[in-house]
Amino acid sequence: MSKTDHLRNVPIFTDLTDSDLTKIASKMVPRVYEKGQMILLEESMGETFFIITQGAVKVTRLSADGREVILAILGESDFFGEMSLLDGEGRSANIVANEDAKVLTLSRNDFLDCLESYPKIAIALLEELATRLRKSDQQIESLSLSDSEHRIGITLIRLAGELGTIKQGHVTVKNLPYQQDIANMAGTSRETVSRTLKLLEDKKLVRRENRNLTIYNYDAFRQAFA
Amino acid sequence: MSKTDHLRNVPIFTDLTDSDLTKIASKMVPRVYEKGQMILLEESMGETFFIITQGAVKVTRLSADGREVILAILGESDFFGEMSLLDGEGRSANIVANEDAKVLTLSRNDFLDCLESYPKIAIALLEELATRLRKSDQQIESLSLSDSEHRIGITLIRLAGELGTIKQGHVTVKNLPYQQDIANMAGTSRETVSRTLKLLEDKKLVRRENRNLTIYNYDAFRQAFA
DNA sequence: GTAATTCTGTGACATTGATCACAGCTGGTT
DNA sequence: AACCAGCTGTGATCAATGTCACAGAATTAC
Repeated sequence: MSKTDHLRNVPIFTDLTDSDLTKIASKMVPRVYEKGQMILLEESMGETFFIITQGAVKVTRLSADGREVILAILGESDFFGEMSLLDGEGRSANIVANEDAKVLTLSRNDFLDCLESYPKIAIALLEELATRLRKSDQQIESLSLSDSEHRIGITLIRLAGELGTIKQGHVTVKNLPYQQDIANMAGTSRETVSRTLKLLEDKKLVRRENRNLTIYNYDAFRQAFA
Repeated sequence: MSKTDHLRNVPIFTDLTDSDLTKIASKMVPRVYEKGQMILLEESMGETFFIITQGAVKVTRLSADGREVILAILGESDFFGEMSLLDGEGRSANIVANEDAKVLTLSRNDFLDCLESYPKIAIALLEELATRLRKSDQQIESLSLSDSEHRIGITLIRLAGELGTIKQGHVTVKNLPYQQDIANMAGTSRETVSRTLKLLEDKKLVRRENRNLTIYNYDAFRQAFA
C-alpha cells in the first residue's frame, strides 16, 4: 500500500489530484509509536502536522491536580497538530498513543506551503475545524446539563462514531477503551461508568462481550441521548 | 464612521488592502436587532455570515427540556454564522441579541467567494477557528473536573476577556450579564452563582458595584482558576 | 502455569450543589 | 409616589454522584 492511498482517505486531501498528492506525500515522514507513548506534549511549541495511518491516539489535557480530561480519541486517517501551527500558540493538549500507532508527519513550513498553494486544502481544513467545533459545542452542552447516565451515553455515541462499525442498525465498538478513559471523556468517575454500563445492559440498550460493546438500535440510542 | 473602519478591526480582515476591503464592504448589508431578538435559529440552514459592529449577542443551545446552555457571548468586531456556511450542516446554535445590536451581513456566495479570492482570509479564519476550538477545549476541561467555584471563576475570566477593559492590572466588566446567564455559561444554577459571587467578594478577589464587576489582580485570578 | 499487575464490580459513606420557597432589591412606568 | 416585573440573596431539603475500600476477574509478565 503506497503512501498516497493512505492520504486519499484523509478528508482534507480528498479533492487533490494524484500528482499533487504525490508531491505532498514525498514530503511526509513516517513515524511509529508504541502504546502509551507520548506523541505531543501540552505547552510545547508545535512544529509538526500528523496524520494517523494506523492505530489510535487520545487527545488529553491535564489539570493542575493531575487529573486527565480526554477531549477526543482519534483513529485512522484522522489528523492532529494543526492547531498550534495555525494560531502560533503552544500545544493545547497532549497526544498519547492509545495503541501502537503509525503516523505520517509534515513540517510546519511544508504544511503552511500546502495551505497557500492548494486553497482547496485550506477550505477542507476549515470544514474539518467547523465540524470539530460543532462536536465540542455538543460536548459542552452535554457536560453542562446532563446527568451522568446521559453523559456516558453520549460518550458511547462518540466512541461508536469514531471507532465503531455499523452492521444492520447496531454498532459494535471493538476494544472498548477502559472505564477510566470513558470516565475521563464523560467527566465522571470510573465507578459511575461501571454502574452505568451495567444499567444500560440491564435496559437491553447495549451488550458487552470481552472488550467489545454493541449498541442495539443505534438510531434509537442516539435519539434517546442526544 | 465608514463601513471599512469597522471591518478593519475584524481579525479575519486585518491583512487586506484598503481597496479589497472596500470591495467586500460594498457587498455587506447592515441589519439592526433589539435586545432579546432571535437572530439565528438552531437547525435552520445557514445562508448568511454576520459581523457585529455594535452591541453583543449570545450563542446558545437549547436542550430537549428547554434549558439553555450559553456557549459564548460575542461583542463588537466578532463574527458568527460561518460554521454552517463551511460544513453545510444546519445551524449548530441559536444567536440572540443580548443587547441592542448592529451587524453587517454577507451572503453565502459572497462569503465563499471571499475565501477563494483572498487566501489570507481563509488562513485568518483558520486561525480564528483554531482559537475558538482551543477555548472550547478549555471549557470542556473546566466542566469536566472543576467544582462550581472554579467553573464560575473561569466563566468570569471568559467574560472579562470578551467584554472587559483592563486598567492597571485589574479588569472591569461593565454591564455584567445576569446571574442566570452566567449560570448557563458555567453549567451551574443561578443560586450557586449568587452564593459564589458573594464568596469571591468576601475573599477580596472581585468587587461588584451596580452592574459592574471588577477582578482585582487579573493575572493572579487567572492563575488561581485556570 | 503461576505470579503479578491491571481492570472491574459493588457496598457504604460523605459531600456537593440542584431545587424549592420566599423575601428583599432595583429600575422602569404610569 | 406607588406599582410591577424581573433580578438577586438566602435558608432548608434532598438526590445524585464522587470517594473510599476491597474483592473478584482478566490480562500480562515471568
